[in-house]
Amino acid sequence: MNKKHGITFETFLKNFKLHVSKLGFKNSIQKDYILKILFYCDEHLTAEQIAHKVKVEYNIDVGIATVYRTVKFFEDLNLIDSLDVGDSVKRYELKIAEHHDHLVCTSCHKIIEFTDEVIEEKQEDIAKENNFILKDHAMIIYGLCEDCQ
Amino acid sequence: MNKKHGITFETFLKNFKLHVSKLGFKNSIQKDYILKILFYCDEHLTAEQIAHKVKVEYNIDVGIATVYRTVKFFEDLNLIDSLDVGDSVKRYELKIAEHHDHLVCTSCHKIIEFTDEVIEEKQEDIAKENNFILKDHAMIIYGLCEDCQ
DNA sequence: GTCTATGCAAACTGTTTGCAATTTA
DNA sequence: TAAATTGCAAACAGTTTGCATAGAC
Repeated sequence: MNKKHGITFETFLKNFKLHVSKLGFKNSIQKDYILKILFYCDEHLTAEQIAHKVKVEYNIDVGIATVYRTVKFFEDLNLIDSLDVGDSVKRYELKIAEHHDHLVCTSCHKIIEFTDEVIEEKQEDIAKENNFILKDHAMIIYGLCEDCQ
Repeated sequence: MNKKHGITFETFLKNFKLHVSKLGFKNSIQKDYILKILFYCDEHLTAEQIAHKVKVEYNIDVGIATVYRTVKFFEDLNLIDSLDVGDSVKRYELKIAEHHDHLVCTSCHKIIEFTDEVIEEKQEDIAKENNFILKDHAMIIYGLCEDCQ
């Protein structure tokens, strides 16, 4: 069984489709395959990359406008996160893994994920101190990776 | 004396102009006034906002291309930081204050700055653990501010 | 059959670039 | 006067939108 994130894609897709129906929207193979790419991909993909991968890996044509619309649709459903690493291109990733932050190499643009309990807790404190209701956060550390030093 | 950041703008400008000369570049009133706007402004300004403020507050016309070029020039000099809060518009701010992070209201887009020692330290650790040479970081906490809850 | 989703191309936004004219040193 | 800077307009990249067609329910 091709499990990831502790669930098979088939199960995940079934739940997703049901959810879409219940909300009164319609399913499509485009949505399915964009979701599939995001499910199996470990990287943070741009809209162009998603369209390209759907074509190359599953031989399905998806217009770039559809990718943007679908990605926004997923975002509204709170299914994905979008991330701007500083180069003004949005990258997307599924939210089913646990929350993590990013370490970005300013030379080769490699992205490494990390989680830190202390930072997670501190954020709660900071939000509280400023009377904010915490919704989300993004932390990006910029540096030079081993290979680029 | 109109001091800010523990220094008058006149002194700051004089140092800046000297630095520019020493590097072999040329000074201009455009650079001066863009710097002045950034010096006195507490917010994080977009290129358009900078051009607008230079016009309104000092009645100096600056082409938008010049703002972008100047802002990049300042960035190369390590004088300013650029920040993308998630809406794909770059905002700029002078770096003379101590490093800080941002708390952004997802409803009214208010930006609150904060500093946290624990987080600063933790970042060093994380960079080290991943064999990164830390260069910079950006942390944005998203939430709902008091007024928008 | 109705209503949503898609694909295309055109529009749009923020940013960059080429070039001639201007300003600085 | 030589070199950097400016302003304009055109170019550009990523993203969004209008509209006619195709597909889902």
